[in-house]
Amino acid sequence: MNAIENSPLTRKLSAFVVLSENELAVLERLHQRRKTFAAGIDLVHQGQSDQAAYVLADGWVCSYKIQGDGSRQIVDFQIPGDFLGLRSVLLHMSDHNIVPIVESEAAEILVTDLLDAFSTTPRLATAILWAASRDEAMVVEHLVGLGQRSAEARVAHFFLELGVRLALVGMGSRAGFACPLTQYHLADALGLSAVHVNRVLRKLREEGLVTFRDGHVTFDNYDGLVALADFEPEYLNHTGPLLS
Amino acid sequence: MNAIENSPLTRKLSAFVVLSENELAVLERLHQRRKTFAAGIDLVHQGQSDQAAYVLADGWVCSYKIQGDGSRQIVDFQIPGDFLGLRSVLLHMSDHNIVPIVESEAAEILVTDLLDAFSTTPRLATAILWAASRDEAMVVEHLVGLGQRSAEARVAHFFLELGVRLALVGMGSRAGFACPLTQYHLADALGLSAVHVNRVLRKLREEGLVTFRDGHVTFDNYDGLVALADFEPEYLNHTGPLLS
DNA sequence: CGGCCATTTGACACCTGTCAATGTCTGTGG
DNA sequence: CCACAGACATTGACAGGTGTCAAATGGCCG
Repeated sequence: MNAIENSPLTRKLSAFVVLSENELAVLERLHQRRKTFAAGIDLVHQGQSDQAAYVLADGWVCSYKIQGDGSRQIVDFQIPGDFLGLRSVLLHMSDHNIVPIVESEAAEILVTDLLDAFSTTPRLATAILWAASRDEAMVVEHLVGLGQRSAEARVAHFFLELGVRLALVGMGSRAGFACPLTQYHLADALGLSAVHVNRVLRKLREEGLVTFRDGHVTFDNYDGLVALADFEPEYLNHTGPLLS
Repeated sequence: MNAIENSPLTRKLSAFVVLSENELAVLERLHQRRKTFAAGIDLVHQGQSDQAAYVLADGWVCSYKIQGDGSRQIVDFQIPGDFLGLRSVLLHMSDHNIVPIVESEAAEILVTDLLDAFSTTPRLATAILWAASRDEAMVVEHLVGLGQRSAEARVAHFFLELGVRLALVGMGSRAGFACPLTQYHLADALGLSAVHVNRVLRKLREEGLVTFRDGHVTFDNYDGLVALADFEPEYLNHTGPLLS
């Protein structure tokens, strides 16, 4: 088994479609052009035009929008195997910022390569379309959480979703996962204050549901957490699209 | 000027790209197969597979998700010229519900017709991609509002965004627009209780900013409302994508 | 050692939700 | 024509979830 077969993107896409040797080779070609990005330095910012798209190979990244009053809303986190800026590259304009949370590695994707890959390996195109649609479904679910869930349920749901996503690329399980986020990241993503996030984390810990400490999330009572969060992961596990 | 040149979809797409006679004809072909849908009866529901896509020709529709506890989050409203279920049809599975708010007319779109249109008129494909991306940007902006804005700013922002969208298809202006929504719709969309929506509406009215009454939104002080909502409509007015 | 960042905790305020009641309008049926 | 029901809008009282302010603690790194 060579390296590419273990790449996060390959693992993710393989979860819903079996990829041929040829398709794996095309994926490998997309993974050339590795670049390293330092934590905290914007990779893309609002209004920037004509930037590239990437596949995250290693690290954690988040996309966010800044309001006029300075407050920040994190729209989504990206983990290895996720695309960065795919939509922006089609529009030649980004409407949000992207910043690495820890030092990260990403492979730059040329639009021409991507379009070539699409035309030569339609099943791969379908797989990537599926991944993009899953990302959109996650944004919608995030929106639902902000609109309808209590602070406790939001935090619980957040950890559960992240856990499933990480498990898909071999970085987590029902036991837990490593997580480099700060409580401020959670606050900005979940529409809460950092102080309140801290209170909620304490409550969840004391209730024996989940522990987030020292960069590690531990599921102490997975089923209980699922019940509290009303977590229904169908939107992450579509059995796959069938474009044609 | 024939009918199709005045259709909402045509008006919307024409806002950022000039369409040729041939492209207008293709659009017209997509507009065949008109169907009428009664208010309140789900057009698509969560988990349903293999349904069609539509272009809304007349009426108001909303897409929403229902939580386990019965609460409803409206993700987006669709107005004439908007697509319904475009993503679902690619995934062959819907992860949300779609329901007409008033009796509405929509033209069913066959996937084959759409793909044909894409291959024969690439500029039209680009235009439709742009429209889809704008929809996504609106969902992100909605998410930001739920996470960061106060109840008052949310309501203000909502009316302003809707106003711009409606103006694009000739159904509104800076003076106001006709709006068949109830305060319950606003509540479910903005993550507020209906009672609180009522309080906020009263405040905005008393402050001379905006009036929502008897199915009509009136902007009493447009600039003041923009300031209150921190409304930055760039995400609605991308100068257009340039795919290739 | 001395900052700096993240976390933690307490006190307090207030925005928003919940509950309840009333008002208004429309359509329906007697 | 009137009585009634139902949907939507409005208002008040009250509770509680969450934000804000402030301070203390602890870990890490220059």
